[in-house]
Amino acid sequence: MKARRVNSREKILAAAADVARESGPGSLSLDAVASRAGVSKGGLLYNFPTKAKLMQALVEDYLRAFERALESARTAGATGESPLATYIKLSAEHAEESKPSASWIFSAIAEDPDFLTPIKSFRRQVFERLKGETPDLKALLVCYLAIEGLRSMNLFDSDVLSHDERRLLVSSLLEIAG
Amino acid sequence: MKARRVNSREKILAAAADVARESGPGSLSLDAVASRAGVSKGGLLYNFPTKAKLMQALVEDYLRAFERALESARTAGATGESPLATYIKLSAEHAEESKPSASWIFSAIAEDPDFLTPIKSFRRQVFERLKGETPDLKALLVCYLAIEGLRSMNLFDSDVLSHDERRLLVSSLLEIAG
DNA sequence: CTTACTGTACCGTCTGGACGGTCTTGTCAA
DNA sequence: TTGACAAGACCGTCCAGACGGTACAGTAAG
Repeated sequence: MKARRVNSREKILAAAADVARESGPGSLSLDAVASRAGVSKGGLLYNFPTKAKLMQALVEDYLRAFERALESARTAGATGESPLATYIKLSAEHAEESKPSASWIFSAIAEDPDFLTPIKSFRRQVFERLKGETPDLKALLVCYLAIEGLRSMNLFDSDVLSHDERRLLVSSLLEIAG
Repeated sequence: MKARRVNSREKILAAAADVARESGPGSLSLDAVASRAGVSKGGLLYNFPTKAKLMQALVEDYLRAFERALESARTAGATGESPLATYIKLSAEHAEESKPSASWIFSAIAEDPDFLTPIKSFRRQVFERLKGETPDLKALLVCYLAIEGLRSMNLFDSDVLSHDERRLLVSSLLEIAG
C-alpha cells in the first residue's frame, strides 16, 4: 500500500528531528531514529538506504517547506506589504514556535559539511530575490541579518531574548522594512 | 618545564580548531587532533584526560578571549563611543577574519549539548550589560540580533553577503546604534 | 627523582550497513 | 471466488571498522 510507505517516510523524518532535538545532535543514530519512529532498523534502511540520504531528505524537506510557506505567504499577504516585511513576519512566526525545529542540522553538518551547500544556495537565492524587490539595501541588510540572528538563537535554543523583546524586535524590523 | 606544557596545550587547542574547520566537525577525533598537533595520543590525553575536557577548554578559551578583547576595546575605544558601537565594531572585526574560527562548536554540541550552557550564559551576560548601557532598547535589539546573524553566517561559512554588503551593514548598524 | 611527555598495545562499545528471511498486498488466470 | 504468485515493505541478525579510553613501559630534560 502506498499510504503506508509515505507514512513511514514522514514518521521517520519527524522521528529524526525529534531525536536530534531531544537527545542531542550527536545521538542521531539510525537505531535511535528507527526505534523512535516505531520502525525497525531494516525498515528505516529500506526507506533511506543510507544515513546520508536521510540527512539529505531532512534538508530537502525543510527547504521545500520553507519555500512553500514563503510562496503562500507572498500570495496571501496584504497587497500593500513589502516582500521583505512578509519575509520577516514568516521567519518570526517560524521562530516563535519555541521548538528548535532544526537542530538536526548539526547532525547533518557533523556527518558531512557538504550538507550546508544546498542550504547556503537556497538562502542566497532568497536573499538575491529580496534584494531585487527591496529599494532600501541598508534596511534589507539590517533586517535580513537580524532575522538570521533570530534564526540562530532559535537553533541554539538560546534564551537571551525574552518573549517581549522578541516581539519588540520584530516590530522594529517591520518598521525599518517599511 | 612550564613553557612546554603551555605550548602543548595551546598547540592542541589550535589543532582541534583546525581539524574541525578543515575536516568537518564530525571528524574531530582524538587521534586526528593528536596527529595534527604533532603530539601523541598519550600526550593529548595527558593534557586533556577526556574528550569532553578538551571541548570544555575550547569553549572556555574562546569565551575568555572574546571577553578580554571586549574589555580592552572598551577601555581603548574612543571616549564618545557607545558600548553598543564598541560591541558592533569588535564583533564585525572578528567576523571579518574570514575563517569560520569556531566550527568546533558543532563538534562540542554533538558531543554534548550542555556545552552550550556556558556560551549561552556568557551571551546573556553580555546582552544584559549592553541593555543597562543602551538607552534605546529597539536599537540594541536590532543591532545585537544583526550581529548575531553575522556571527551565524561566519559560523556556517556562508557567502550570502558580499564584502561590500557586510561593510554597509556594519556602518548601518553603527548609525542605528548612534 | 620528578615532570612531561612518547609510543604501543589493547579493550569495550557503538555505528553504519549488508544480508537473508518474513509478512502483507495487489494481480490475474481459471 | 479463489488460489497461485510476484512485488513491496519491513524485520532481525551479523559484522567490520572506528572511536574513546586505559595501561604501561620507556625517555629526555631538569
